[in-house]
Amino acid sequence: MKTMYKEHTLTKNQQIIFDLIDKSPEPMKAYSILFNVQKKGIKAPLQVYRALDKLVKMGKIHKIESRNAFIACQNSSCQVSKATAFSICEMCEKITEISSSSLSKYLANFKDKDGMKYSKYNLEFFGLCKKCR
Amino acid sequence: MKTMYKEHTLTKNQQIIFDLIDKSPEPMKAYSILFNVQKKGIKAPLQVYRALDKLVKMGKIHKIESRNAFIACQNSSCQVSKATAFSICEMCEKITEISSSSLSKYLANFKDKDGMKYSKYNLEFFGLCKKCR
DNA sequence: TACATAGTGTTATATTATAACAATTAAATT
DNA sequence: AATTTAATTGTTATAATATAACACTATGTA
Ligand SMILES: [Zn+2]
Ligand SMILES: [Zn+2]
Ligand SMILES: [Zn+2]
Ligand SMILES: [Zn+2]
Repeated sequence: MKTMYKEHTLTKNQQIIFDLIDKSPEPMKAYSILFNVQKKGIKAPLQVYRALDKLVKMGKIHKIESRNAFIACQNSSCQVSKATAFSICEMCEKITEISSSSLSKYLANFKDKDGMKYSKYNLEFFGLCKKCR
Repeated sequence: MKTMYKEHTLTKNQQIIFDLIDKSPEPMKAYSILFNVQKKGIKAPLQVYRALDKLVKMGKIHKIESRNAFIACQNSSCQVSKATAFSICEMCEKITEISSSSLSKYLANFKDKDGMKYSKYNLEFFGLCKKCR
């Protein structure tokens, strides 16, 4: 019989930081997060980075690697937290999570020349968004 | 009549830094590059970062965003310097540039839900390499 | 030559991220 | 409930990554 484990309930710091990122219209950087949560008692970078690490692992947020910024998952707690795709506007920096089953299928099934498959990936598309075209 | 512009000849600093990265068996980080070229007279981080910027723009090297590291283009001066794909071993950190025309075609033709196409992208696959499986 | 563009050298500083340690809280096992 | 195990927190210090600003030099173009 399988042991039951607790659901992923967020801890205090995790919840504070997730809420902030989740209601932000754009990805947030770690030190901007820090500045915004200082009034809630989170005073040190490490407290922020630790919460970010966990939230990323849970798939609640994703890191935009090319921007060192964090965005809440747009796919209602991404089942595919390990398989992320974003579009990034190079003009206004608008960043959107892409949710395309054909894309995720293609990438999950992609084999390199050694026949190797990868279930985990991060894809960042760059271009101009609708507004900026 | 079209004016002739000079070919992309590398400058002294660019050449020194490209040579170092090109002969490295693994991606190099900026400060490791700095350390290695100090005997050649390149003394400051900015000299390294400026050369890296230009080399990236030329497509001679690529940045592995999730690792903050730089690797020489494996595709004999990537025509597709704006469309890069890598596999990253999470055990030994072996990083390989993927050269797959079907992948690049698929991604270049991918349309998001607004019908938007992106000719520029960066894709990083994560998994275990042959050795580490 | 004159002008424009790109590259250099330098110092200082900004931004992003982790190490190390002690203490506390929450969860799982007995 | 008591034990013990794992996860989280708070804190200070420091490491690693990257850019600003300025004066100067080299190169390409007209
Ligand atoms: Zn997601
Ligand atoms: Zn835009
Ligand atoms: Zn390449
Ligand atoms: Zn490996």
